[in-house]
Order: sequence, then C-alpha cells, then structure tokens
Amino acid sequence: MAYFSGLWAKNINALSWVKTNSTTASGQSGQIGFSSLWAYGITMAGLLLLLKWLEWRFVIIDHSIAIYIGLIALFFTFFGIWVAKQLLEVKTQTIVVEKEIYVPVTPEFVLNEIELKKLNLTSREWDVLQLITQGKSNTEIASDLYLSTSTIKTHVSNILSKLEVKSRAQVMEKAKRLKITP
Amino acid sequence: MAYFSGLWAKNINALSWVKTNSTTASGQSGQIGFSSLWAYGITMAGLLLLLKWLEWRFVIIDHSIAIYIGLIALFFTFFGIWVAKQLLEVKTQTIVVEKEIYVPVTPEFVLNEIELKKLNLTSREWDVLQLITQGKSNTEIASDLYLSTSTIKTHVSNILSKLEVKSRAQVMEKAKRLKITP
DNA sequence: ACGAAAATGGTACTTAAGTATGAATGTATC
DNA sequence: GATACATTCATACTTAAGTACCATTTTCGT
Repeated sequence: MAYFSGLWAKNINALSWVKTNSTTASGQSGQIGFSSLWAYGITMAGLLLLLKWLEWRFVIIDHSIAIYIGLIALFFTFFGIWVAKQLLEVKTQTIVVEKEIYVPVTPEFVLNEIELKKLNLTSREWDVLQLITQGKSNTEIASDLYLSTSTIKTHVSNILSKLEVKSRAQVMEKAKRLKITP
Repeated sequence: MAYFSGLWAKNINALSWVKTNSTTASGQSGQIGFSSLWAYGITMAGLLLLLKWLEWRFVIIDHSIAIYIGLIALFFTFFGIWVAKQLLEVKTQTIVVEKEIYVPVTPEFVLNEIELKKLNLTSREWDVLQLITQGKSNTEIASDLYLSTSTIKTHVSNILSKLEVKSRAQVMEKAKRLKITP
C-alpha cells in the first residue's frame, strides 16, 4: 500500500509534465490529445517499470497485490480516458463572418416610376422626352417619329411646362436628377 | 472476481445509455460532458449499491477484496476521465461562413480623365462645360462667372467644336456618355 | 522678354428653340 | 352621343443659341 501512494505521487508529476508539454505544442493543430495520451501512458509505464525493476525481487512476492491494484488502476485510468473521449463530443462552433463584397454594380438604371407618374406626361410626350434626353434636335425628333417639327414643338413646349423648366437642356438635367432617364 | 466481471458488463450498458442520452440532448449547448459524467457516475454507483445491498452480508466478508478492487476501478475510471478532460482541450471546430453583404455602392462618379484630356479643353472651357451640363443658359453662365454673354458664346462655340457636336444638348449627352460629368 | 495660347469681349448674322393660338382628328369614358 | 383628352399640324412671333470674324488683354513656357 505504501508503494501505491508513491505511484500516485509520481503519476501527478508525470501528468503535469505532459500537460505543460501539450500546452506549448498547441500550435500544431489536430492530434494533440492522442499524442499526449501516448506520451502520458508511456511515461507512466516507464516510471512503473523503472521503480519496480530496482526492487523487483523484494517486491514481487510481498506486494503482488499492490502491483495488481496498480495495474487495475492503470487500466481503468485509460478506460476513463476512453470513456471521456466518447462523451466529450467535438464542439462545432460556427462563426459567421460577414464579409463586405463590393459588387461592381453595373450602372444599372432603374426608372423612378413614382416621379414619372407625378409628371403626368402623355405617351407621346414621353416618346419625345426620351429623344430630347438623347440630345436630339426638334428636326431629328420629327424625323424619328415621322412627324412635323410643329408637332414636336408643341410636345416639347408641353414637356417644358409639365417639368416646370425653361429649356430642353434643363429637361435633360432634371430628367437625370429624377432618374427617369438613363 | 466474478462480481467484477458483472460490474464491467453493467458499466458498458450504463455507458451506452448515457451516450445515447447525451447525443439526443445535444441541442442545449455547453455542459453536456459534465452532466453526462455525473449521470454516468450516479448510475454506476446506484447499480453497485443495488447489486451489493441484496447480498451484502454474504459478500462483505468473502469478497471484500473484489469490492475494494471495484472501488479502485471506479475511482481510476473517474481519474482517467478527469485526466482526459485536462489533456483533451475542448476542440472547437471553427467553421467560418463568409456571408456576402452587398454594399450599396453609392452611385459614385469617377471622372474619366483619359477622355477628358483627349478633348483638350482649356480651364475656362471646362468651367463653362460644367455649367452647361447643369442645364444653365448662356446668360446664367455669364452671370455665374461674371463674364459677358459674348465670352460665354465664344467658349460654348469652342466647346461644341472640340466635342464635335452641334448643340449644348448634345454636349450634355456626350459629357454624360464619356463620364466627364456626374 | 518674346511668342503662343488662353481669356475676354464685341458686332453681325443665321438658325434653332420655344411661345401662343387655333384647328382638325382620333379615342376613350360615362 | 357628349365630353374630355390626346395627337397632329399650322402660322406667327420672340428669344436664345450658335457661327463667324475681329480685337484686346492676360498668362505662361522657354
């Protein structure tokens, strides 16, 4: 029984050494637990052999029951370690890292329909407005729509009135600002 | 020694029960390992007491050594579990999930300096051009820059020439297209 | 300091833009 | 069918835009 106490004390020392070792070596990921366990086991076994071999003959008969208990202790220690490994499941921690991605937003044009409806333009006025924003002259617009310049002038005049501006240049500026044209 | 074998078999059963329990209850995060360990310990102790109490008197003398060994086994099993907990650091498997966040790219205007230089505009012409793209009339531009309309007309005419267009409306359109104006 | 380019301004002119008004025709909506 | 609105076109006019040509002054690089 005296030897068993000694073995206990040695085990604690061996344990603390193994633990220190595993902490410092924690850089290499993965199998730390297993290799440390082996180191621990081998160290323990080595100590046991070392201690016992020195006084083997004196002990082998007198303290056979103590050795037996020691082996039982050793076995169940490993058994406990095995049990712990089964019980302690690997915790999976999911960390969601929000990563800002600057999407190359295509200079997509979304027509501001709210503002467009406020203007209360007729469909023909809308046609003319779009051609105006393309920098076209009255003559060109008339040509595009197969109309006379007189008609275009009328439409343009109405557009200016509805947009509350005084020139086609201001129409272009305001149409851009209100996002009713690309 | 016969009892020890029985105890072993019971342990296995108890273990498997505990493991199943811990798996199903894995929803609640944290202390699963510990509570399961306690459940396991209590179950084992309970079984031990139950089995032994039934034949206590018959056994207490004959098999005192077996009980002693059983206790040793129990203790070192827990010791092994404790050791394993020290050695096996809780592996936290970190899964980094990148979540795309679409940053609302402000409709930022980047001046197309390459195209701008090609135009070979003078600084004053550039001033006038910017005011043109704001939809301002020659009179307004003259007023803004403290110049006569004659000067503005000269600048505008030069701008039209350099941009190879025929009206201020086309200037606005082309300036937008070349991204030399917001 | 000199020359080239830039900046400013003027006059005269042409052309396009924009206004005002009216009218004919088409098209829904009740 | 009457009404309201949209569409088309025309005439006459005013105003702004744009051109052409010239002149003066300022700025800047070598």
